[in-house]
Amino acid sequence: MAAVDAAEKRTQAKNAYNAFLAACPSRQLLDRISDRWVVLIMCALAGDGAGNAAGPVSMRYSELSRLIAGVSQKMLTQTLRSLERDGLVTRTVTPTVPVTVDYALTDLGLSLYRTARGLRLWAQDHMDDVRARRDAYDADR
Amino acid sequence: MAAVDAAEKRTQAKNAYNAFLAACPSRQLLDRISDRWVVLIMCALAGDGAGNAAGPVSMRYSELSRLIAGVSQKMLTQTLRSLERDGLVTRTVTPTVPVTVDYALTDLGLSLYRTARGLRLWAQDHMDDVRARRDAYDADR
DNA sequence: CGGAATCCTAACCGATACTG
DNA sequence: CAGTATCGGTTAGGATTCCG
Repeated sequence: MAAVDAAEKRTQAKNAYNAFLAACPSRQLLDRISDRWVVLIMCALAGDGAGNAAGPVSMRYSELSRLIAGVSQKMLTQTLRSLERDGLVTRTVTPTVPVTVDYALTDLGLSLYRTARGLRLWAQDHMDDVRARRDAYDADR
Repeated sequence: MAAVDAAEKRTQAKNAYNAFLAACPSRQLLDRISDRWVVLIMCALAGDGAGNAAGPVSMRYSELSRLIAGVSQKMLTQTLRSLERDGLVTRTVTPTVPVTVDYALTDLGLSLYRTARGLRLWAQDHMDDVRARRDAYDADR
């Protein structure tokens, strides 16, 4: 009995939220957040889109749509919904005519932004490096 | 003329590698790296998979395949190829019988790992928070 | 304005079989 | 062992139309 319990504990401690495991819930969460639109929306709502507002901002649906070029309204809505569901953004409806909807980061969303931001910046900062490596690779084929 | 040059300069400075722009090359790079397999492979090759090897490791194809549960050999190969092309990992073939192939992070890959790791850890660390928010959201529908 | 609903196709991706 | 090649299903995701 004691041996079984100990073994169980070890297994649990080892496996608790390990994204390397296919069945782990954190794997699904990783799937969700490693998405281009998620990263860009996070960055937008954190204020990275403005000149340098330096701080989280509240943005309307149409503002997001304009800032994040190329996103279809379907994907934008879909992504925002899942982010809202996961507690990463808030959705505020103001009953003007026509209606006004604002999105903003929650604290949880802000914490994700902190690392998502790195991804976007890395892409921008190392674009030239990657291009060079890519050209070199393609050269000898 | 001077006015035009100044305007051009401002535009270039503002737009140089801005992932918010659909046409920007860094957007495509962002698409590539915000991928579950990329994140997991980076973490694996950085040594996050081992107990705590604390440091980049070299791994064989089959080792990666075993560590990253659920990845199909097609996706693993495909992802590794693109990572190699982009200069993020090296592929070393040792002509034993049967052949041995090792993968390892480059310096560039290591720099990406530094931020990709955050994504995986965030997913693991905040799984419970997200679950709670998700349940709360689903409750009132 | 901020969506929801529908349709449709391109790609992703897994499963399988075969190879050096 | 470390792949390549092919096929087929699923789905992401765009375009369009309509609604409160």
